[in-house]
Amino acid sequence: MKRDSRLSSVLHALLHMAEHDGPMTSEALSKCLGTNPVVVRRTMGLLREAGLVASDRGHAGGWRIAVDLANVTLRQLHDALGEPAVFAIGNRHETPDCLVEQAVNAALDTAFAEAEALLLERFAEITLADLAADFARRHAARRAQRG
Amino acid sequence: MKRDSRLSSVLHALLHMAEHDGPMTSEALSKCLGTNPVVVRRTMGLLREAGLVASDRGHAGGWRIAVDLANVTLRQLHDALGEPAVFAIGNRHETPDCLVEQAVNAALDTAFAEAEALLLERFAEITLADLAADFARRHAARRAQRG
DNA sequence: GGGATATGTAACATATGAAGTTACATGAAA
DNA sequence: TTTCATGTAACTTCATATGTTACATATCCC
Ligand code: FES
Ligand code: FES
Repeated sequence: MKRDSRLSSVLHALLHMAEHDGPMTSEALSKCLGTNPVVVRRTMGLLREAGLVASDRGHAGGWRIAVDLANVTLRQLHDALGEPAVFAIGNRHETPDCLVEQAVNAALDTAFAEAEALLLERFAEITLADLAADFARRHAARRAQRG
Repeated sequence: MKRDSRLSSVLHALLHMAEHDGPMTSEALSKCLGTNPVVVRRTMGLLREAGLVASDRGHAGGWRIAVDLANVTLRQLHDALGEPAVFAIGNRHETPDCLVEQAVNAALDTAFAEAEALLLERFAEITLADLAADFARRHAARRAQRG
């Protein structure tokens, strides 16, 4: 299965935007992420629908963060992306007639639901500001190491 | 992403085998699972390597369970299948140079690791005997419902 | 106004990987 | 020695995340 890396991508993009003065174009972000401008627009468009970023066309246009970094959690970003499926493992059929399969599905579903709940809980605890701070810490550490 | 449904499949197969006297052929299991005999062999072969099932060729051959149902957990089955990736979501690059991406990855990896640990913990708590009992319960319930 | 620049979006192409399929070798039982 | 079953390689199919092309639309600057 090919993994959905959009959450990772938008986080990278958002932190980049946070460090940057003024709006950033899809072109600039795509170069940064090593992808394509249209992919950036497609993904960032979902964040715009959620009100997390804003975009402007034309000269001096591009993408800007529309909210306070401290008020945006990874959970909100996950939701903005359409709550994509978390697991690469799943049941063969969702609503089987076979009682054996029903018993199997029930057991697996419970375990998956608990794990997903924990994941989303952790996501809800992490804000963009936390990540920005972590980045600043790493940045300082690298500078110290070099000099 | 296409989900890996092998765990669900082998559970279905194993419970079926548990209810059945004597070995079951790949052909019979594949009809039950709605798949192909070769897929069954391929998947069950992994369980055989882990010592959970045994296979015999020729007349009256097929697959049999090689261990006590109460001693096999979902975790063991997951491991036998090669510990496939649990998540459909992941980082863009695993070991990026960019410090922003490193900060992002670190945060996501921690959350994913915790969720995976919980999932595997739950898997380790559930035995095939538990599932067989749950099946029996559902079976009785259906019979009661029917009169 | 008109050219330049940026997003918005549809349509199509590519890449990856799970699952399915075909073909044939190997081995065991009758 | 025929039949039935697994073992396995090679190939095909299918789903889908991502990448790409093309063009419409909106905005800014001159
Ligand atoms: S911050 Fe731009 S490449 Fe990572
Ligand atoms: S037990 Fe055989 S079809 Fe489910």
